[in-house]
Amino acid sequence: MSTALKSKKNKISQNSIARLSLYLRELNLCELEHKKFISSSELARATNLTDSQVRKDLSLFGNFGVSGSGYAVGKLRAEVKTILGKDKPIDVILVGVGNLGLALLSYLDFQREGIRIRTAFDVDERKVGRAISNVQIRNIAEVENYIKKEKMKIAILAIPSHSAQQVTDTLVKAGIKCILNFAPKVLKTANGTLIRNVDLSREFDFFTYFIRQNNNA
Amino acid sequence: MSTALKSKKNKISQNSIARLSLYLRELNLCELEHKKFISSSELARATNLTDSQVRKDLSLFGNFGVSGSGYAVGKLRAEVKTILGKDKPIDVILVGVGNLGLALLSYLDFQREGIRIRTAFDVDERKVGRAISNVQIRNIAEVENYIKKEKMKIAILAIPSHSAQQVTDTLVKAGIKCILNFAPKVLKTANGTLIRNVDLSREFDFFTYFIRQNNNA
DNA sequence: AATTGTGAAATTGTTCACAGCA
DNA sequence: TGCTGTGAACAATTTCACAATT
Repeated sequence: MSTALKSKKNKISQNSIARLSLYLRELNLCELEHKKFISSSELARATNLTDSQVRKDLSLFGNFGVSGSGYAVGKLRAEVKTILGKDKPIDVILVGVGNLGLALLSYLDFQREGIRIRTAFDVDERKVGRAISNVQIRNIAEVENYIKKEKMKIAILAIPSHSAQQVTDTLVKAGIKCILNFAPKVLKTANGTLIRNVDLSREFDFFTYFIRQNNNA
Repeated sequence: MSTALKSKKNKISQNSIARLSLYLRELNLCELEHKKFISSSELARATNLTDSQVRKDLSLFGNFGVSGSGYAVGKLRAEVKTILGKDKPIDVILVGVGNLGLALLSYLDFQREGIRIRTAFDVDERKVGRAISNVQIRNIAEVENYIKKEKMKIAILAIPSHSAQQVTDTLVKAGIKCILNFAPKVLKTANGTLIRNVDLSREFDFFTYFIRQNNNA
């Protein structure tokens, strides 16, 4: 196995994965520019991190570097892609076709990253049956069957808070393992489900706190 | 000063602020239900955290609790609102009125949270002059003057990666201190600027890694 | 009796610094 | 010589556990 985890007790954190994802983005740029090697400090500069952080992260997954030269772009890129599971397209469903859902349906970066919104669901009968950016909108009542039949594992949740928990329960029961949640609501699920929250209003709380701090400083 | 920082060397991390923001959301619900007191363990349950975490976080900012009873909802809510700077409306500008920018202009949760998009900017002449959800779209060329004149401190950046760094430089030069960045790009700024990234494609990297892990487990 | 606030302990994450390799 | 990989040092964060308080 080429991306064999080294048998040490170093823990792979979600932060390491987040950073790998940044490294991959930089490696993609290097590939475009036909750059053959990149050092940990170059990777660090591109990602606003430190060189030792880069080396630690990469060393969790293997010995990818070449002493004296750095990392071979092509090889490292392939390894990181495999680690992150980006060597194949990623199939997801979208639940909720409001303003945000609509925007996500035409979000070009998803295609670029191999993320395919296979179908969408909504409660609004006027939307059901239509297609946006070639994605069919179905009745939410069909979501459970669809997930089971198509073995979907990932869902984007872009619905109002008040129904978020109930819909989550349905999705998880049907087999969804990962949810990207846009509702401003803490979702409860059993272990074995991964939830990532995109909580736009909350982001501004950092800002207002930060600005107030600096004004009083 | 009611929210006086206690003079201890305990550090207030961005994570504490993120959690305060969750507590506030729960406190808002309590207020609606006319609940008078809430304990650290109730707050913990609502936010998927631990009771000691809740107490530690709150104790960074003051002694808000009452031994034996918990926290007075009304008082704590007011304190946390002040800490987070949510006692006044928050004025922001939007840069980039593509699909995502459009969705943000009609995102109702912003209004609910007191976040006001004061105006928007785009390069596309066909959009300039129009108004969406009562927000005027202006030519990007005017952004620097607008920021200076209106003393804007917070910007939402919803433009393509390739121009993200250049536009960021302009915004920061004009006086912007906080940027909510939707471009899949690591932005470089001098210290004193706070950048928060909403990186939608990257969220899926967690998912595919997680799914692969569980399949091999 | 119940619950806070908080030092101390445990855990997790980051940086340092350098041996070893190409 | 230049750069990786990594143990050890350091720093930050979380959890524990209990005295103090109402």
